[in-house]
Amino acid sequence: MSLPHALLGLLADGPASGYDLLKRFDGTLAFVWPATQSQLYTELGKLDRDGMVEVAAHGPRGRKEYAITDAGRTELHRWLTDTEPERVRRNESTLRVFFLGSVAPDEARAYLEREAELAAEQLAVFRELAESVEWAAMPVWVRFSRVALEQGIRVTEANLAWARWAADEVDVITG
Amino acid sequence: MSLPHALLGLLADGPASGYDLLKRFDGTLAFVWPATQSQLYTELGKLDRDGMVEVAAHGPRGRKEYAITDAGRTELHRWLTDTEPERVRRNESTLRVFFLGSVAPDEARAYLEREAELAAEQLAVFRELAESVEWAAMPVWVRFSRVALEQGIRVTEANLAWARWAADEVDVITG
DNA sequence: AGTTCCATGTAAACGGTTACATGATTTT
DNA sequence: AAAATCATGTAACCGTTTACATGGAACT
Repeated sequence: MSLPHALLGLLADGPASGYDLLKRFDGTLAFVWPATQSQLYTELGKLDRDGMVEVAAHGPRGRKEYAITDAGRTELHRWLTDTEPERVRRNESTLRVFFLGSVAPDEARAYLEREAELAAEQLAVFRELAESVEWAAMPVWVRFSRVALEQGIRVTEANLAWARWAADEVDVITG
Repeated sequence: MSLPHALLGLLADGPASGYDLLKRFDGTLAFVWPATQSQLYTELGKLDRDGMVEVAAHGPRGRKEYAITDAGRTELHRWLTDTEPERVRRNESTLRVFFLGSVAPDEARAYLEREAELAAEQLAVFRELAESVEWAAMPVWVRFSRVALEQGIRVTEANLAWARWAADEVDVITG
């Protein structure tokens, strides 16, 4: 149940509408916590009822600009310092690896080679992003998103190296 | 919706009861795809109704031993070769990194240091597992679980190195 | 006789996804 | 005038989690 806190986290940096938040989600947070438009508006309504955010301004086309409240800031702080993140990572790609013995060796190898290919593409996207921004000039919250991006880069590098190794390992296992 | 296929994957290696499958889940697959007892029994019922598995034997205490059917094997193969895994990885630990600018520098550093500590513990568990089994003597499906474990090791190593770097980076950012 | 383990199931609630629905404003 | 963009909301469905419920068999 991280979505409400993710929204509080974004609003901590300044007021925004549901529409604004959706766009900010799609760019960065979606890599680690996707959210749909539907979910987002529903959650903003709940946060409003709970006093975590408030409608600070009404704009054209029914636009509602939300601002975080003191209670919301307190809750965000509590979440970040007093609670433990859920560490289970559902990973369908890796789940499949357990069952690669059920298919022919060349099919298993093909699967792992495709994983390697996709990891390489992902890595290129991350690296491009890392190089296309002048992070040092950015506000603090953007610089922390660079820290998160660095994790994406390092983990994807490890994943790429693993997938290449694993593709070769198929021959070792199936002899 | 990987659970049914995970069950088919386990049953492809031999018949088992819901209880057996639950234990095998908890040991290994749970790292990448956790499932509860409740969910597992419900899903086995569905797979049975859909003709993917069948009750091969009845044991004591109402034990039902399920076996994969030909239709189930076909579906497992289709899943592994003709469909793409869902690649979105929800990751609450990393989500929080985006918002570390909302807390004091020492709180941000504490968060990342704890991440490093946990990664180190996780890594020790994985390495112990890797060294405590004679993989070469094991059946094919077990040797593929060693391949999955290798991913856990490599990704956790990358994560550990990242978390240590990130903890230092807090001072650079908030300097 | 009591405890532990084996073994299966149902029901309620929750979070997330997909689909539907509407309409105002701005740009071309 | 038409198309694109801004903007919000609801409803149905599905997968997952938590809690409840039951009882037989083996071990001490």
